[in-house]
Amino acid sequence: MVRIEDIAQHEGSDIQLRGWMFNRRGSKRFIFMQIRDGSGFIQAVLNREEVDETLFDQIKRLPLESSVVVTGTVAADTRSKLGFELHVKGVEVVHSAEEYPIGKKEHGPDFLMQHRHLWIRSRRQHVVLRVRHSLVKAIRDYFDSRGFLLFDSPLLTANACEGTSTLFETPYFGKMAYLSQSGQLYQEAGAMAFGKTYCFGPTFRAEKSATRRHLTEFWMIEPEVAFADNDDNMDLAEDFMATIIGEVLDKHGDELREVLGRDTTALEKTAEGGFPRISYDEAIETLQRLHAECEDPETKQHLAIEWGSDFGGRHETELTKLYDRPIQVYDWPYAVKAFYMKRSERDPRLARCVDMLAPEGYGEIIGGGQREDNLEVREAAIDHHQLDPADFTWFTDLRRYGSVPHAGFGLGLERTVAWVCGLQHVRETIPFARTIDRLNP
RNA sequence: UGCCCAGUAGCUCAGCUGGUUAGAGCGGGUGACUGUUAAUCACUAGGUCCGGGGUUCGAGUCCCUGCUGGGCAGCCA
Repeated sequence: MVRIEDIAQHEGSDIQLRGWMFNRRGSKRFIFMQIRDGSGFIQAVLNREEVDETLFDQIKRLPLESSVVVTGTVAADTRSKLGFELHVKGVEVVHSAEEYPIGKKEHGPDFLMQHRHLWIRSRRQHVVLRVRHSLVKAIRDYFDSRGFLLFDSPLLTANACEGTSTLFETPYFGKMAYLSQSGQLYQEAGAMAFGKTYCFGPTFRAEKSATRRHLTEFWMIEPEVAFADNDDNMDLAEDFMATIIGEVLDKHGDELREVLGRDTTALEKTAEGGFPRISYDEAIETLQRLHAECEDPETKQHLAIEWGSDFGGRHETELTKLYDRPIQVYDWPYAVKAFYMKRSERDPRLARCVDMLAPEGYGEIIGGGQREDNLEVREAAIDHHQLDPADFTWFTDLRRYGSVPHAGFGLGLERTVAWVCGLQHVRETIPFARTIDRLNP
């Protein structure tokens, strides 16, 4: 049994393919079956003079997405994008499909999401989900080959780690448990035990955010490094991003350009590294200048910003437009960042943390920083964020027994896939997206 | 959660300031076509105009309300 991706090795031989007929064209003499087997797409040609007449008539009427076993000869053909097609000798219909709901013309997003279990069969979705796969592999390879230990954080937790975000609750043997919104705190314990760790798993946010950048269930990669400050952290984040984007480009550059119509220039720049690093102070100055120069009243209104505020989507977009690759904005106001961030010793108004902003308007793809390693500052922060210290005794313990400077970051997988593929919405970057109003399919 | 937009054939949509039997393309069916690339061409079937209430001689069209979806903002990855 041959897979379409290996077809080149079988030129001239008779083979069998198993798959689905996703489209069909034809004339009196020919039927062109478009076959998908999961590894690729190929055209199988039936010539009326070369196959049984009953078979020809059966295939002429075969509904789209019927499953088939096709026997034939592999032939090189310049008219095929793949370079090869199959000259059919026989077809066994495994299942004759009912009328397929997804047509060849455009569909609306709701219809496609309702039929996500079928939509994933399409060519574009194949590219997107394969990019996701390759990105995951590149990410794991990156850390695995640099001395990081995979250290899974729990998904069920007793406490919120960022205070403000809304958590999913679930009954837990007479108590309440929460679905994890970040594996980060546990990575700090991991880094104190193993030096360099990472986790890669699903994360849950019950925020009522219904935008193109939000899912209630999404995947995050979170490395954590002992004996590292925020500058080391930025070095790591940059090398990491350049490396994984480079690997995905090597594997999928052609598909991205041809199937998705993606202009890969910014991705190529990203793979070179050399990401500009901009302090929050500089970024605010730039944004205030952009605001002053802005002539579009709607943009201008959203660009207004004072020192001390977090960025909105428009700030990220306008700031990143000035660069041809991701940028790292560092040293944010302490007040707007999570309680575990390291308070700057140079300037106590600041936290030693960093956001990496993707170019082309895709916004934040990495958030991270150095962690507070001082016990007293840590306890004060827990108190200030009105968190229950009892939930965090294990966490503060890490500052009692050999505390060291340490840093790490979190990468949002879906936002990264959306950026790489140039998609409008993260819901296409995961097999079955979970959003505020979609739990099915 | 706030603001804006939409819901008409299986799908994507048109349907003007309210007016008689609601249209197109795709998909389905039937047929034609010597290699097609979202194939093309002809014919054909297919509708509780999202639900509820209201205004009117008359509502797909106007008003109220509910539901569903989309976009933006906030929050974030």
